[in-house]
Amino acid sequence: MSTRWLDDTEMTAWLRLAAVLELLPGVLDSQLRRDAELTHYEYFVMAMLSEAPERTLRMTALAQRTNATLPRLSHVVKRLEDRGIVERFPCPEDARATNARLTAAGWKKIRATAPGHVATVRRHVIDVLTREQIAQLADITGAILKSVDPEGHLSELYQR
Amino acid sequence: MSTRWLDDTEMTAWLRLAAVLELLPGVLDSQLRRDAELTHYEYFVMAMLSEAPERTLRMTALAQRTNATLPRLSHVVKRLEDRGIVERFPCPEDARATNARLTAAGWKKIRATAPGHVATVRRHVIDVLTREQIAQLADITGAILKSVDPEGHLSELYQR
DNA sequence: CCAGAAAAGTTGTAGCTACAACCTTTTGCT
DNA sequence: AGCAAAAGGTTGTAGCTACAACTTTTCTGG
Repeated sequence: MSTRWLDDTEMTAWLRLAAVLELLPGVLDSQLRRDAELTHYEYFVMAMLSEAPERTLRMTALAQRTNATLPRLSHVVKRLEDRGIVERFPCPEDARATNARLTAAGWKKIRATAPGHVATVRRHVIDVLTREQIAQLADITGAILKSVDPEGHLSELYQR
Repeated sequence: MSTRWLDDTEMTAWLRLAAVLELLPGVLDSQLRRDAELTHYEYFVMAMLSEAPERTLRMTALAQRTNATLPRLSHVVKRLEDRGIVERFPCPEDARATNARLTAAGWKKIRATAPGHVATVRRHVIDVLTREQIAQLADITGAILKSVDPEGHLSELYQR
């Protein structure tokens, strides 16, 4: 099992991707933290809830859509609940399950926060790329996700 | 300043990139943690040192090459020093500065660890893409880095 | 129909990162 | 020269995430 090292092109691509992995989350977090006292993950949780029917999702479904483990989500939702942004209630159909719902205050907050966040995403990602590159990025990240998430939790994100 | 929302293509690309941002670091960390008791960032610090002359770099230079803040690097290097992987010593030319050098044990460790790490990068990133996509990825991440790192610390990463 | 396995969450804790505060040395101005 | 500002690092702490342990409910095979 001799190692296949990376050639120059591969190394450049990987080093840059690793740099993006390191730097981009911090950029997103700072803007949201400064303007709304939210982390990017918290924002993402709110965004997923805001698009769900009744603005409600079961914890497991929410964890999958936000690419997180259940323990992590549980902690985050508890903090959001303390701040009045979401509320939790037992699921009627399954006594094991918990539903999380975006409150009216949470809905108001994400509506107020979304423009600034989208502007940040545009400034650092979307608007620095051509239309063609945006399509390429979707394909590339789609391929990576398939290998990183073999159970296919994100299947809806794979297809165009 | 009315918000320009993301259209379908843009949203797909962004959601997938956000998922990669969330999932890929964990994949890299688990493999390194399991096989070498290292985080990906620690590995990266060692890798940058191993390629430097004398396997030595000033803390500031090392922080820039690893895309991290100085406080973060300082904490990490201290832990690596406690483990005998790097050593620190004052810089002769500038009494403010500190040099970090990879020890013999550190050199041995990264040589033993590199194959497994490269295999992971290949499996989840490089080998799931075509040659063309790898070049596209380098361009795309290069463009993002320019906007994320305006001071140009990573300038050597921008050019092919 | 019931014992064991799986599923759904929660909680506790260790460890890492961000941020701020601080110290020391060097640089720049006048 | 001399003093303020900038550069280079370190340290302390709060907050978030990963991992493991645990509880409760549901599913499944015999």
